[in-house]
Amino acid sequence: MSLRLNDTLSGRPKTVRSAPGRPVALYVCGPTVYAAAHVGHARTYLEFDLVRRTLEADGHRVRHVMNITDIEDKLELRARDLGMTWRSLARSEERSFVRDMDALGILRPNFQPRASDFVPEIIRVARRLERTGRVYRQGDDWMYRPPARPPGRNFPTGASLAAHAVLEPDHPLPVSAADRGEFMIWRRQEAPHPSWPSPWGRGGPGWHLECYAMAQKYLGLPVDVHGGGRDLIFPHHYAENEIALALDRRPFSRLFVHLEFVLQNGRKMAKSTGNLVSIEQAIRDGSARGLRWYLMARPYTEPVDWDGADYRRAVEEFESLRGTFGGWLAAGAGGRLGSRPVRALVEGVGRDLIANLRSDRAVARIRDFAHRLAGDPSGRVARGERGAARSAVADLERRTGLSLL
RNA sequence: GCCGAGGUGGCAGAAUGGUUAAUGCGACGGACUGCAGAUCCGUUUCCUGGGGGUUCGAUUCCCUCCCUCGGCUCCA
Repeated sequence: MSLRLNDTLSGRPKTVRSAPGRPVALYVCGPTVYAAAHVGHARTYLEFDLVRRTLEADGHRVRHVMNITDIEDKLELRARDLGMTWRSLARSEERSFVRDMDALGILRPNFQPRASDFVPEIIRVARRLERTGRVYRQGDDWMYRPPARPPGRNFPTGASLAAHAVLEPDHPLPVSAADRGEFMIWRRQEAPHPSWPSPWGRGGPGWHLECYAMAQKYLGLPVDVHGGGRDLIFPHHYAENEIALALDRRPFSRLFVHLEFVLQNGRKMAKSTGNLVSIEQAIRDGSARGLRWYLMARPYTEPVDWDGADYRRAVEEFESLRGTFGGWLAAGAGGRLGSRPVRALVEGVGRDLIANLRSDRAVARIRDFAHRLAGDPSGRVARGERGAARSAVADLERRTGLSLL
C-alpha cells in the first residue's frame, strides 16, 4: 500500500512513485509574498505537509521544494504605498510567512528558493523556449505560444473570454493572447521595477519559468508530485507543463494535486479581494494547533467554508482532547489500560492518510478514541505500558503534525 | 462554454458494498411548574435528486441526465 492522491491531469487517483533509489520529488508552489498569508494558504501548505509526513511514515525519503515568488507587480505597488523597496517588503512578508508555517507545525521544505535569486536560470529557460521558434514580441513583452494539443491531454486552456463572448452575444469580447493559452516569458522594464540584464534588454521574467528552473535544479524533471491551490491550475500549472512539454517532451510532473478553496461568505478567500482571515488573526482568535485540527477535519478534495464559530468550537475541542491524552498518560496514574488501543489508533490514522490523504477520517478517529478514553473512569495507562503508549502518541504526532501532548 | 465540489428527514449533517440509514436542532407528548422558561424522560410511521448499470446486496462503485454552489487574465 502506498500513498494515493487525486491527479488533476487524468482526473483519477494515482499512486505516488519515485524513480528507483531516489527520494520522492515534491514541488509545491509557494506564495507571492506581497501581503500576509491567509487561512487558504495555511490549508494548502498543511495538506502538502501531510503528503510529506505520510510518505515518510511509509518509509520514503522526500525532497521537498517550495518557491517564493518575489517578482510581481502587486509587490511593487504595495511597496510604493508603504514607502519601501519591493525587495525589503518581500523579505519582510517572507519572514512572516515562515513564522506562520512554523506555528502551524508545517515542516520546512528542504529548499525554498526565491524567484529573484533565480533570474540567470530563468533566462536560460527563456532562451531554450526561444529556440522552439514559438516566441514572438508584443510591445515590451516576449510571448510564448504553445502548440495546439488534443483535448483531454492537458489542462484546460482557459478560453474564458471567448466562451463568455459566445454566451453573451450582446457583449462580444476580443479573444486575448491569454485566452489562447499564451504567456509572457520576459518583459522589458527599468527601475523602479525590478530588472535584470538579459538578451532582450533590461527587464523581468514571466511568472511560470521560475518553477521550471527551480524544479529542474533541485529535483530534476518530471517531479513526482506537484501542486497547490486549484487557482494555480490555469494559467500557472498549465504554463509550467507547456514549458516542460516543449523543452523535454515530458510533463512537468507525474502527478498534479490541487486543493479545493477555503471560502468565506461563499466566496474564495483571496489576498486580491481582501475577503480573508489572515493566519495571524486566526491564531489570535484561537490557537495554531486548533487551526491545524480545524483544517484537517475536511478532506482536501472538498471546499472549506470558513466559519468563526465552528473554528472556535474546533479549538476548544482540540484543547479538551489534549487534556484527555495528557491525563491518560499522566505519570503515576496507575490505570489498567495497555498501549494496544493507541497503537491501533496510529495504524488506523496511517490507513486514512495513505488512502488519498483522508485527514478528515483521521480526525474523526482521534476524536472517537479520546471520547472513549474520557468516558472510562479507569482510562489511564498502566505503569508498565506508559513508555510504549507515549512512543505511540509521539508517532501519531509525527504522522499528523498535531501536538497532542 | 470549460474545470471542480455538492444534492441524505422540517433544518443542519454522518455513514471506507452488509442489521432497523448515526447524531444534533426543531416539532410533538409527558414529568416538574400557579403559567412559562430551563432541565429531565419519551415520540418523530416520513429522507439517500431522476434514469440506467455492476452486485446476493448500493447512500457508498460505474455511466447518463437534472439542479445548486464555487472558480476560470492577479491568486494557495
